[in-house]
Amino acid sequence: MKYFCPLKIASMALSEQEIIRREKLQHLQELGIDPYPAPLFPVNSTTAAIKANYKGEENKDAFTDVVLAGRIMSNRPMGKASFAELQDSTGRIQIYVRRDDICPGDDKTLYDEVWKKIDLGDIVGIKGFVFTTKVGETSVHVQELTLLTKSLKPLPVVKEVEGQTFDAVSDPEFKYRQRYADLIINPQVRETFVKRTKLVNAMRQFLNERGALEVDTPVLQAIPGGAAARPFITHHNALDVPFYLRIANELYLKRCIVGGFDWVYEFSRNFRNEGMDRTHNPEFTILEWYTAYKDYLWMMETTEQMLETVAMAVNGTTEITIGDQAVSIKAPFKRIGILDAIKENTGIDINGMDEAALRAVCKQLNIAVDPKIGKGKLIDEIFSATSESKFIQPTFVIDYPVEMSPLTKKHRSKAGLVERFELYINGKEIANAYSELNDPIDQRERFEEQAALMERGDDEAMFIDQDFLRALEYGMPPTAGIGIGIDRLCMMMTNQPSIQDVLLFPQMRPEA
RNA sequence: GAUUCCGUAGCUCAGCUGGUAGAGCAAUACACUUUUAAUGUAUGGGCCCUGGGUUCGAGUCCCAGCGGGAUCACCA
Repeated sequence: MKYFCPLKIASMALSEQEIIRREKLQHLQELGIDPYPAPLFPVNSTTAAIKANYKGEENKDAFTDVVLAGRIMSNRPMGKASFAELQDSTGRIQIYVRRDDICPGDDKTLYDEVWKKIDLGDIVGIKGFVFTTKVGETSVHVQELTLLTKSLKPLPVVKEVEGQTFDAVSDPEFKYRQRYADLIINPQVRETFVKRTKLVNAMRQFLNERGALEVDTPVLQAIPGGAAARPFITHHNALDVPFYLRIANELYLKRCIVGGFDWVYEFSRNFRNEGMDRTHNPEFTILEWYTAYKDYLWMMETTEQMLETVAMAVNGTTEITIGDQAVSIKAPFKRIGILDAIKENTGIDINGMDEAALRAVCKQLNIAVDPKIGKGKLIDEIFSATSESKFIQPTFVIDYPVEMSPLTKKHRSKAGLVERFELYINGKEIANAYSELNDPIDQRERFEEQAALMERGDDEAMFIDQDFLRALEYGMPPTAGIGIGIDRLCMMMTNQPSIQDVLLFPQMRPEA
């Protein structure tokens, strides 16, 4: 079996600075200094802890023996002493390295050959005491110095003075391809990903506190169900069958509900073989959860509560800024029927219209539509072209036409509609939820309608999943379900304009 | 996939109607034992994204390709 590997082994000519660093490395080895030592380094503090807790004279005795490790990010040598900045996972602190302190005897090798030749990006361990410099900066006076890792590649040097940034790396390709370097030099990037984890943790805690059970379901699926999208296809050798990477996990979570779990959730990495842009990555994450004996009204309330909780956990406030828009993630959110939303924004009441009438409306509104699509998607087109972007503040758009919701329960009182909502924030869909269809006969018919659409050429119509129907026939309790786009929610909560900025390693075309 | 902008030193960027490739930071060497975009002096560093073309001569003009951004289409 042969595999295609697009990555070239780097054998590029080295730059002057890279050659010099390799020579330094060799020089260290000749002096018997291991540039990549094995033993653990007994770190006992962090730069942030020292900066937060050191109060000068009043408590300096508690800071006489701090051990830190991190990367050298700047250096200001002055002959036999120097000031440098050490960066660890919590931030930076200034360190003061004096020759006669780290080399108390006659042998000045450590200062002259190691410290004086230190490069930006090198990782060192230090032991010393905390003091305040003449100009009032909390610093560590180094008494012992250990080289922990030699860095062979020059790091872009970003300088910051009084909030002004100099020489920030502006090339997005560098940032995304070499995220490791981006993270080292840009503290705000690091902060974004810390916030992403806070967001996920807050959601998990919210669900766990309420008795939900986190589960894992298959990523490799024989039938890619639960959404309308083009899948990635792969092949299982031993079984000699094709598999699809999941486009959604919905149908599996519902099988869990059939099995007797009352509340299940999964942070589902989904894969869709579609275009990439500022809001789309081929793999992305959706939190889905399903709760037995609930409906979409309960789900709206629970979603509001969760998002409010998440906003507080991530930003400490429900009042956030997205681009230049002020957005309030404060429950309760506005609710509006999709047909009312269209009426509000176009003045046209499409309630009860047939396909031909809807096509006429599209023509009137200058919306180009594919002749293959059916009534449900036509309404969807009209809504997204005229109304979607208007919902800046969190808004539940509710009660969708049955044709565009093949997995959703029919509305309890409104004919032709289903019990579904989508949540819009800043004009973008952030969640999609409904009272789940649990009537197996109805579900079979909806699948058959999808199959008919597929016959017409709609390549995003859903496949019929016989096993899922079999599960429903055993009986699924009335259930409310939701999917929340984590990447996009994260973009909003961290005010990042591109999905690439909330993914540590966004997908890129392989390097030549 | 379409349109458009961009690609010059490790990083940020100049480079005019085509005429020997530039600066700041970073690097190297020396000086300097409380500096903070440290300072002073000196030095080195370039397949100007790749390949064609026009021209006596191309970083610059033209064509094609590669990579990235933005907008649009599809979608979440």
